[in-house]
Amino acid sequence: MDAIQDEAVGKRGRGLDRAFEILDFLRQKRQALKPNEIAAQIGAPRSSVYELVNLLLSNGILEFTGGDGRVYLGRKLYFLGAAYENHFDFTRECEAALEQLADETRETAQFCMLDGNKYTVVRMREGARPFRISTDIGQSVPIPWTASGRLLVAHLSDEEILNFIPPQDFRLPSGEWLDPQSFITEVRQSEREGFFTFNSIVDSFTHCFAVPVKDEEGHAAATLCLVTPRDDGIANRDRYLDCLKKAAAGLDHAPARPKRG
Amino acid sequence: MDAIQDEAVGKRGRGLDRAFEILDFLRQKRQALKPNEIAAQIGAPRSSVYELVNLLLSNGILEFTGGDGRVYLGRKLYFLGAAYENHFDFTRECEAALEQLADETRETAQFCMLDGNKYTVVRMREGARPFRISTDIGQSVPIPWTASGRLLVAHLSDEEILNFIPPQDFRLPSGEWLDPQSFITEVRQSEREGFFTFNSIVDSFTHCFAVPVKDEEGHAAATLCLVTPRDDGIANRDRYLDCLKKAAAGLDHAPARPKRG
DNA sequence: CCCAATTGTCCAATATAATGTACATATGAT
DNA sequence: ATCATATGTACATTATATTGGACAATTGGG
Repeated sequence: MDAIQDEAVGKRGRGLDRAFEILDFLRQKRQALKPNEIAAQIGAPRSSVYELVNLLLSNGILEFTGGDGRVYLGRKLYFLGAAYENHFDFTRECEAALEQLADETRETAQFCMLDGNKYTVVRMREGARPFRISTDIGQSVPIPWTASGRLLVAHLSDEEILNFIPPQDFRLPSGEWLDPQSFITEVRQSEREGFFTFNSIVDSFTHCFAVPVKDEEGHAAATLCLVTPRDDGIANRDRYLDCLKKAAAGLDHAPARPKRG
Repeated sequence: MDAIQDEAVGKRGRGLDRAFEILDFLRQKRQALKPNEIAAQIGAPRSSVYELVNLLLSNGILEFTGGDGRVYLGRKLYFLGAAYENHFDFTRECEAALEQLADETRETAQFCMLDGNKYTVVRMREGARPFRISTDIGQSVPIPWTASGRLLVAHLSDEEILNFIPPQDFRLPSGEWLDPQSFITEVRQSEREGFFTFNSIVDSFTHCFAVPVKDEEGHAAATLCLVTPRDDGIANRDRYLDCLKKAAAGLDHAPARPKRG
């Protein structure tokens, strides 16, 4: 692995940052872990992790679950997340849009956003086909791997994009490298056209459609996507794009609009 | 000992605790605030709050919103909360139960839990009546003020209950004091009967129904409630209780059951 | 039985984070 | 113009949080 030595040795981590590193790690793993395991896997001092885990437990940010002293994300985080969701009131409209898409296309429909400098699926409706294509919700995925990724960085300048996306994220699961300049070209193309579609570059059997959901500044605050079998996607391309654009139009400006003025 | 000393002067706050104090405060306020305002209102040093706010901003835990440098809970919290919700997969069933209750009763239906030592409404469906009764979601309310509160502490011993609930929470909005022993009696009664109903003690026109949603240890992990006009509630008491019990039965064991073993 | 790995607790040392204070800027009232 | 208030930044000081390492307790081989 080419994980560059982050810091000169001897430097101390900041408690707060480490705490959120722990939370993010648990989210990634999607399972309860022992403090010891956490320490080992994120490469932090054991004593620090124990200290932080205990602090977070007493705040309700973490909870014991799964037995053997394993901990996972806690109820307090759920409450805080619900408050965010409530403030930027997009959930209701979002679910409705996914519902509509699922009805009209029978394909897997997703609502996606950036999580820091990664792409993540926030909500999903699985398709009604015999063989469903689905993704894990909440997993962090390199931006260049996804159709939505093009749209989500389109408001940045070329230089900002390259600074924003970690260089190693241009390495595809196959091991091949995606040329950053080609990626930028696709970003600009998606910006002009108002959508992006392609045969997925992370597998060999899906076709992906993505359209932006705009905030009031005109940036892509999120995307709506369809993930389809390749032949279906290509056969229904125009209709699917229409469905997506229609659904996204209903969401535009919603994600960033506070509920009460 | 009754929580007096806590802070001998000159004691420093811990960054992590202060950080979550800020987050909780923003959740309570339900609006974006300037760092300066936060510092003033939670009584923390301005420089510390600025430092922490900047750290939290750079982690995506807070976000600029509302202009003028105001900050509010950030997207990262939403993701973490979604991971919790996904792990303890109760949301789907919960929404379905509320839907069902709303259909059957036309009254306001709520899903409630403890947030630390307070009561909070997690999800709600407003009733279909001309005059709707509703509550703010996510607000922290003293446990003794609510019907659900009786059920949510029923797994504790008398002594544990009195230690758990802050003494001042027995003071009702009217200024009257609720006798802790009467409260305990009602807790034990609710435990025996498997529900609690009363004319709300925080207003003069509602009747409240609450039934427990049990986790696998048999404790009330949450409650389902109906909030109704007094005459409706009393007239339909038996039917409403049946609806609640039926809905809760469908949820039992769900809240604490991880999705994947 | 012995050894190694895993897990958790405890504690002293010191790098640094939290804080008080001073400073800079803008706004609005008088 | 002057003063008061609100807001954000910069920095030195020192109380303390982070950390390495010692010390159990437990487990599972071999």
